[in-house]
Amino acid sequence: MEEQKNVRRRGDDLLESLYEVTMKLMEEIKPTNITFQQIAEAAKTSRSVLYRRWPTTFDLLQDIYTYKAQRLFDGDFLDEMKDTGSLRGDFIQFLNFYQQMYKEIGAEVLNNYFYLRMQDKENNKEPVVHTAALDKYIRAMETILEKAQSRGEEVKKVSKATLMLPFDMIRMENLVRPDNISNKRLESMVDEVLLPVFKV
Amino acid sequence: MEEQKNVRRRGDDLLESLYEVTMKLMEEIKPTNITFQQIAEAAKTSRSVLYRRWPTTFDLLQDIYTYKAQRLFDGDFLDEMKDTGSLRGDFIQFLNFYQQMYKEIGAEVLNNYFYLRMQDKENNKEPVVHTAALDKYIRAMETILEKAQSRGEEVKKVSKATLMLPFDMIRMENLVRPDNISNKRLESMVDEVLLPVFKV
DNA sequence: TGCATTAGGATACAATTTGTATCTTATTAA
DNA sequence: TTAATAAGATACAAATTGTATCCTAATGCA
Repeated sequence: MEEQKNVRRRGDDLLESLYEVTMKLMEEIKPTNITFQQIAEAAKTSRSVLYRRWPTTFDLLQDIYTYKAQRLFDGDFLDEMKDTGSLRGDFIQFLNFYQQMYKEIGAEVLNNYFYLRMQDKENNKEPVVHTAALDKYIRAMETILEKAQSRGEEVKKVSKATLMLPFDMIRMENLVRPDNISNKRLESMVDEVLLPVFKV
Repeated sequence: MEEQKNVRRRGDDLLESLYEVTMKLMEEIKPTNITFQQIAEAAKTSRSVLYRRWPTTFDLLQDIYTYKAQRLFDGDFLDEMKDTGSLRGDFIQFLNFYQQMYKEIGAEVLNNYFYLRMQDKENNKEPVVHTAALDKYIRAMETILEKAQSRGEEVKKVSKATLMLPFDMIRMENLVRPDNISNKRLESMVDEVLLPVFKV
């Protein structure tokens, strides 16, 4: 017997509320063990609402993290990049932007997003968010390297996979050593890795 | 009404069977949606057996992937490393070993392992596997670099975090671009990244 | 303003799953 | 050989699932 549910919301309001409630529930209950029943109760809505949208909790989780990641990548933080006058400075700024991005939405969101995407590879859902973010990233990297060139700092020609190195490194740090990302660490990533790799 | 279950196994036999069955089930059913009922039936055993060991499916999954990762890192593949005569050759051999490791057990195992560890960070379980593997790795890297030194190939002094780069890169490749790891890619990782980073 | 459409919410129901408890019995170790 | 151990069967109430049907508030369009 489901009690009176009095809040009545529609569309995005409802959706965001469901996302929030689910995220909050996951602070106590592990994603593997969460149920639609619990979510419906906590969100003060009916299970029908959930089943109309998602066949299983897994699909709900996928949507949650895709939504969060989308908002993240849609941000225009890269537009705010300035020419710092040196490749080193540009790299540090670049890493700082991405690190900021991880901090704002939380490393867990991004890590979960990437993980759930991977679990679903057989379904081959369109990785819209992912590719959009990658395009943005690649363009930013190319700009940085071109500016260095025109500034007189000679730059190496690298493969596309290697061009992903800064992005990969930030991701790895947030996945494996999330508590350990200081400004000093970002600088050492630039001085010990990025500059030797990209600068002649 | 549970039907007659005739297979009777104990200890590790039983445990490994449960792991295998669960892994196999997960090829069809997402980890979030799997049930003890299904596992017990597929494994031809009783739910009691499962509940005695794990309170929830999440805990079972954690044990599965920890076990798999453990077996992986326990391997003595690093002992088989030869002196190839050059830092470049040693790096390529080194990456090849780790890549082999990922292939044998499957990249998904390690990815799941890291994911479940992340989800459990508040519990702060001892990351036994992780640190043991790291020690092994660090020692191998130091050996490689020392050999290069004594060979006359000058080597840079880097931070401990940067010393993780080869390991991180293999992990990242398997996480993000698992279908794309050719010998050629491994060589480009050495030529475009590792040598510029570690060699003077 | 009024009316049709849309979508949230309540309820019901059978089937499945959960968590726990109790009992039997094959296997192990002493 | 016997006692301890652990696997397996069964039962049961509570919770969850998946689906279907009905009601009604909000929306949009004429």
